[in-house]
Amino acid sequence: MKTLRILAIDDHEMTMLGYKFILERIVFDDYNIIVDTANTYESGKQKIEESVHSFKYDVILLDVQLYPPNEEQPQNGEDLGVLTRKLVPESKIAFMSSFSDNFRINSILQSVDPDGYLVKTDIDPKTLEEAIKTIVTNPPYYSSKALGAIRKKMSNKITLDEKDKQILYHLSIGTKTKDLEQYIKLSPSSIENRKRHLKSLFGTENKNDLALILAAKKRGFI
Amino acid sequence: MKTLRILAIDDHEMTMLGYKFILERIVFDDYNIIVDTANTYESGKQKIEESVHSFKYDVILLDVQLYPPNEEQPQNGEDLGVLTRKLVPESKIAFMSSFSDNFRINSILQSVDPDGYLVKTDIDPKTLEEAIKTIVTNPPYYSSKALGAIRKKMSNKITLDEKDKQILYHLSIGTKTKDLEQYIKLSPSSIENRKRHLKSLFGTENKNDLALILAAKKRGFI
DNA sequence: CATAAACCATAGAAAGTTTGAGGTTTTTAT
DNA sequence: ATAAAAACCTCAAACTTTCTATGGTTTATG
Repeated sequence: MKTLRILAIDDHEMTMLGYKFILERIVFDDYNIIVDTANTYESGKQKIEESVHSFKYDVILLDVQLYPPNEEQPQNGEDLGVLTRKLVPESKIAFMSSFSDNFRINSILQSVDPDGYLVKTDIDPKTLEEAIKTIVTNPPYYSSKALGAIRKKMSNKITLDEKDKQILYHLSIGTKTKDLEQYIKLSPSSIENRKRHLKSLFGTENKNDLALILAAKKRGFI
Repeated sequence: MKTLRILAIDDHEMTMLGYKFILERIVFDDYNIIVDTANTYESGKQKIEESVHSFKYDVILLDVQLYPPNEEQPQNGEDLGVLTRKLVPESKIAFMSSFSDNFRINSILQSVDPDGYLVKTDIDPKTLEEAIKTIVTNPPYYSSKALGAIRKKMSNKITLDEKDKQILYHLSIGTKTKDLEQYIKLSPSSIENRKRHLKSLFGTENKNDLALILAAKKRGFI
């Protein structure tokens, strides 16, 4: 009997117990599934580092948000994913996220290229089981809402450079146009130009920023 | 009892009978599944056009390649998909393709944005059933190899414009550099520049075109 | 080994971006 | 209702990138 080691990292202890309960009862070939857990960035990081020189985890489940919202988030699941890929490239990584916002999904798909991405509202015992099996045998596994975001992006002809993306992102979180220059290395008038250009790309000429943001959301950019 | 109408278009009659056999035996809520078939571009087009003013198909399964390879392909499944989206936007479209080459998948995902994409070697009765159900209730459905191609593309930071893509595509089908200018509206020296640039993007500086093509394939561009 | 194709370097032309300075219109707060 | 702030617009000069033509070298192929 082989052992399948899973590490689940989530800051909500009860959520994680739920995962552990489901996962350890999965019947999967002749695997014995063992779930290890951690509920802070630090303890998760430590377990991953320890695993490098002992047994390696087969699958690492990472919550994107490892701190209560509103709190400072010095480090999040994405950073931990990047680190894990470096330390233990043989471990499969899957993200679990409460929000299905495209910006985050796109970013994680590029920075970590995880073997799975599960939007939490898509998860139930059945899909979780399917996800684990797919991740182990034939990755990737993307849950339904994640696929929705991916579909939007793939069906898209518009390509934006980093600065355009940053402008859209900052506008979407409510940054004022006049403050944008603090975050983006461009003059105010260039930022205005780019905003105009973006609005014409997304077909929201002469409309306000909200219209632009909504159009960009619909197309999967934020 | 509701009726779920499926139209399958594939130039191999036997393949299509197989699909029909499997599909009509699927147990799916209280649907009665009826499969209509066509095995040429023209007859498929006709059935789609007729459906506009009578019953509309719920799902249209399209083979990408509707003519024997090597023959001239004046029209293919992709064109038919584009047409269908215009004529009957309420019908779901799924592609079936023997090749899982990224160039084709990427192109179809942009031109048609189908509700499903199945690579034929991924299809068996079980996945076909799962695919149909997902396409009807909660699209999209991408089969395993299709997901592989999509993953490559999404995890990629490199973005290419139309001309770069065309250069890569033509090189991949064996077009000589000196003939490229017939297909791409650029001067020979610009094409050389872009090829140099592409090679540096893909980390194949000072290597030959084959190395470039292989690297671009690995990253999901062709 | 001769020829065609591929590749490289350079420099001027063309196209696209950025920037600052001037302004008008819209939004926001009181 | 009104003053102030922010957003928006236009234009032209500086700057950057890309394109193109030319002339040359290297590499592949019959």
